[in-house]
Amino acid sequence: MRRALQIINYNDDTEELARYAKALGHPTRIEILKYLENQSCCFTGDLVEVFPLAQSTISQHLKELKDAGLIQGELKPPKIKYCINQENWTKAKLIFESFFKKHDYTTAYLPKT
Amino acid sequence: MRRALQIINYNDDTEELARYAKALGHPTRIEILKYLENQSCCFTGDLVEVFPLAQSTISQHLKELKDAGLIQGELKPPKIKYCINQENWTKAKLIFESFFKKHDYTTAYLPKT
DNA sequence: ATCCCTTATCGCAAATATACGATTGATTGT
DNA sequence: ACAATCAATCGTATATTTGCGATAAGGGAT
Repeated sequence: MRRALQIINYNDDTEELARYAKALGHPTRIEILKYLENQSCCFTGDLVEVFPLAQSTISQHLKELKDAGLIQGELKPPKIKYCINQENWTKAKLIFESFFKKHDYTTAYLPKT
Repeated sequence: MRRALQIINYNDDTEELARYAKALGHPTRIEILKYLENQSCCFTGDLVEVFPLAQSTISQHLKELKDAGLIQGELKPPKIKYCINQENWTKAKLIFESFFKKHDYTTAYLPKT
């Protein structure tokens, strides 16, 4: 994405929240995660059968979820088993929680900036 | 965004979550919301002073937040007062909560599909 | 080494997103 | 009616995203 002429340095929490949110910002990726939540894990091929999308497209969405840290792949030759990345999942959960909580309890909000 | 040749109809919850997440998927918009949380409300001009971005850029981000339903504008001539849209904010909060909760309590997950 | 299965990556096209400056539009006050 | 103020929109440039088909890459089995 194009950056402002003057580079803006947001604090880490903001960047992290935006990164997770961006990864969740597509219905297909939400559905993939919901699928993973139910199955606990799955293979790329499973998703290709579930979604009317090309294999390369599914792979791309998985890559984005992986890059965001929300899922992780495990080699199970000849397939790859994808699972939710528990650690980051919890992290994301907490970041979203704290973000939304702030408005309820303003006094609990301690901004970094 | 380009759609698949075969149109995919995701369920409403998925679309809504993705819509909120997409709106949150940019650090500037996160910061705007944090600012709104602290100030409870603000004018566009306030933000233009806070962020090193052009007025048109700020306005565009506000539009996206408004389109997503997260904020609302109120005419306070000659300015426009922006506040968080309480109703949708709560809605978003709950949708995110339920999305992240699912993995903790699988049995509580009742998928529509 | 070769083949097979599975998934990732490449190359391309089209749509969206992000940013800016300039202009328009709306409203208040003179 | 006119000017001033503030925010939205337009036009433009560039970057990113989304999707596809085709190809490459990795690993096991023959």
